[in-house]
Amino acid sequence: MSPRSAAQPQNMRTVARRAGVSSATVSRVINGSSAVKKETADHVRRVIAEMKFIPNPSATTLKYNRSNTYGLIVPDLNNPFFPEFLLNLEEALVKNDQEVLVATTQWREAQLNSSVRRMLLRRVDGVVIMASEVETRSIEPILEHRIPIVTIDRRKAEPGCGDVCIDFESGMQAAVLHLKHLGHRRLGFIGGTDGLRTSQIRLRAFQRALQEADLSFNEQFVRAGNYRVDGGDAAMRALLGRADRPTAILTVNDLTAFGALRALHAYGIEVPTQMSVVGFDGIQLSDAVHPALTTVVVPLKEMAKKCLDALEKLKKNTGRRGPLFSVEGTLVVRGSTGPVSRSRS
Amino acid sequence: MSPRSAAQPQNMRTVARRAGVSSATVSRVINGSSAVKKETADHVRRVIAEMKFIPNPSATTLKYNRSNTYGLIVPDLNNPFFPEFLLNLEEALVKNDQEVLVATTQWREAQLNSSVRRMLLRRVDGVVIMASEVETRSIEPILEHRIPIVTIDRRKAEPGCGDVCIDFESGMQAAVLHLKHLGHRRLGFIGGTDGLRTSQIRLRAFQRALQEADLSFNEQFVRAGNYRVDGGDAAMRALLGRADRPTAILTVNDLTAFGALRALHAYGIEVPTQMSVVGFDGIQLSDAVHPALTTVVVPLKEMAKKCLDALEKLKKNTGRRGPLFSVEGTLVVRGSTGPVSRSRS
DNA sequence: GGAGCTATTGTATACGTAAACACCAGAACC
DNA sequence: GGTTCTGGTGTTTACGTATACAATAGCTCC
Repeated sequence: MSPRSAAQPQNMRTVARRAGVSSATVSRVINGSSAVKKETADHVRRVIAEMKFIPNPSATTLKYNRSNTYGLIVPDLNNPFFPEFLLNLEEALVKNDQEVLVATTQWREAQLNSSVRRMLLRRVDGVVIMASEVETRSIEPILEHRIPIVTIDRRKAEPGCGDVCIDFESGMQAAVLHLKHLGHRRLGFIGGTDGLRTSQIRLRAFQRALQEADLSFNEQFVRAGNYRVDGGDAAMRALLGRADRPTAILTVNDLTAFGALRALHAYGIEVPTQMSVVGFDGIQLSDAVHPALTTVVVPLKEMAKKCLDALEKLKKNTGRRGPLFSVEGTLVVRGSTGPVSRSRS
Repeated sequence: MSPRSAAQPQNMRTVARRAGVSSATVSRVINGSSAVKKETADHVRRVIAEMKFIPNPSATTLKYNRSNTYGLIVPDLNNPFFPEFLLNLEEALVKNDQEVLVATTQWREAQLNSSVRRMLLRRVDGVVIMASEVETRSIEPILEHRIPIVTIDRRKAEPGCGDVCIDFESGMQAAVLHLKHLGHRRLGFIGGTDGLRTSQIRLRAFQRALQEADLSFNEQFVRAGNYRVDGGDAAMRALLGRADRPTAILTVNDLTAFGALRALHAYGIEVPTQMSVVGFDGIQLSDAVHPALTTVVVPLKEMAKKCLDALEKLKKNTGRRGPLFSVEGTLVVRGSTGPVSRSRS
């Protein structure tokens, strides 16, 4: 039934024997070394195909402590932003016969630590960490093993650890200017989980964007969310409970904006005629809700590439302070933003 | 700076030497063998912690051809259903220090083949395949290597390959009965990509549910989608272009329902007063749209567990025809379904 | 008290690879 | 024609683990 009936050992030596060459030559062919004569290489490749030989990378991992695998630690696979990033990372890696090892933290530190351990066990060649709050203490074990790390939005580099950050400032600025042109003057903001560094950064970006647009910041128009739908929903309800309201709401990410939209629907407030809403991330589903979300689209492919570039640089000269990259989002205007309503302004 | 300054070799032998035992004992402790005296085990564990020793699974993979890694092949990480399943699979695996290796096919056969190869390279202990169309030819290489496979919704088992299917029949039936009780008699259906086996299965389930509910099937009320938002949107528009319309639409999955909702919004048709919509899958975002989607929630945790159970069984006795499991969804009624409108019925 | 048993520990080994190094034939050069 | 170089290939080796097997001490049982 099965072509290989009696589980013959399959390794480079058996291939070499069949091809009449040495195992080193087989290895060279497989790794695309240019030192092999073309005819020899072709012949070896033919034998490999004939035998359906599949090399065993764990031997390499064992001997040379490199796995051709990169780790990705994300907080939450339920937020489509992360699987979409994973997809882009996978695409970039698979091209070079590399793999990605995903671990989720569920926003819990215990799970972050367990994820870090998983990365060490599997001897990954580098790690991309998107976990919200990354304290140096948590990633220390990785650094000790001299494995390159890239964090996202930590905006801090240390020896062995680079960072790729999303330029919230420019994104927020584009969104704020867009709203200003539509006549909005009273802008609100629904942030991330209170106390998190990333939430702080994004709120600051909002404040700064207001400043640059010559609009005033009103602390009463700001509420914390939790990066998820229910957080955006609750925050929006809190904002709607007040007598004076903003005419437009910016949010920390698309899911939060979804929550805000849901709360507005529940309150019978029309979007965008009575309230404009802007998201951030540009997840694929952002144009599946009604009204379609105006949002700042983060270029995931570019981000994935920069992460890998950063890891590459770190591998070249570990020990030195890691590289800092930044990616810029693009405001995509859709149905959730519109001219400010006459009635209130 | 780094605790381990001059990269001492770290392996079970060095641990054993420090602990005054043999490497076999260290191995036994790490693998939780009960054959070790408790005091010895405790002592070894202390030394392991002291040395921050991390075992190297690639040695095991190399020697025993088992990687403690399971593969997951999905068509599309942009559909939240798949990352949500991945999350559940990961949770179930990580408990036992096992990993999951994800590969996406993007609905393309070339990518399925490349994914299969990746699984073989990494010597996975089993594979869960959710790719829509799985022809035996594509997975043959895995079968030849005697690696257990579970497919999803293939509803076919062969030696070495089991299947876990979602019981569309019961889910559709619950949805149809729900709509019937609301007074609907004219039910439409937006299916998956035309020609795919899974699409066929789901359409049949719909037809059968109609039959059992004593409702008539109207082929004009059926359109194909593509499992994505745009497909649902286009299909809904096609249905709305007709003079006589159904009063309720069932869909092949939640994304398709999202698309249908979007088309309905665009046509100014109110949901659920003028048209009811039912999804399938129960992705987390199904209650983030407006109106919140009535949908059949698939129990992902149970599904993940059954997949692993099936793989386990296959490992025990490969060669025999694989096990067939089934999971049942639960209808969750939300805002997208309501009583049929008087005007049309 | 010896045979048999159990609990606990130790010894030795093979898995497949990439790279360091060795080797050789032929070309190039004076 | 000897020397040097280079393109192409072969030989050898170590990586860290789980397990089969061996070994020992202490115990039970008649």
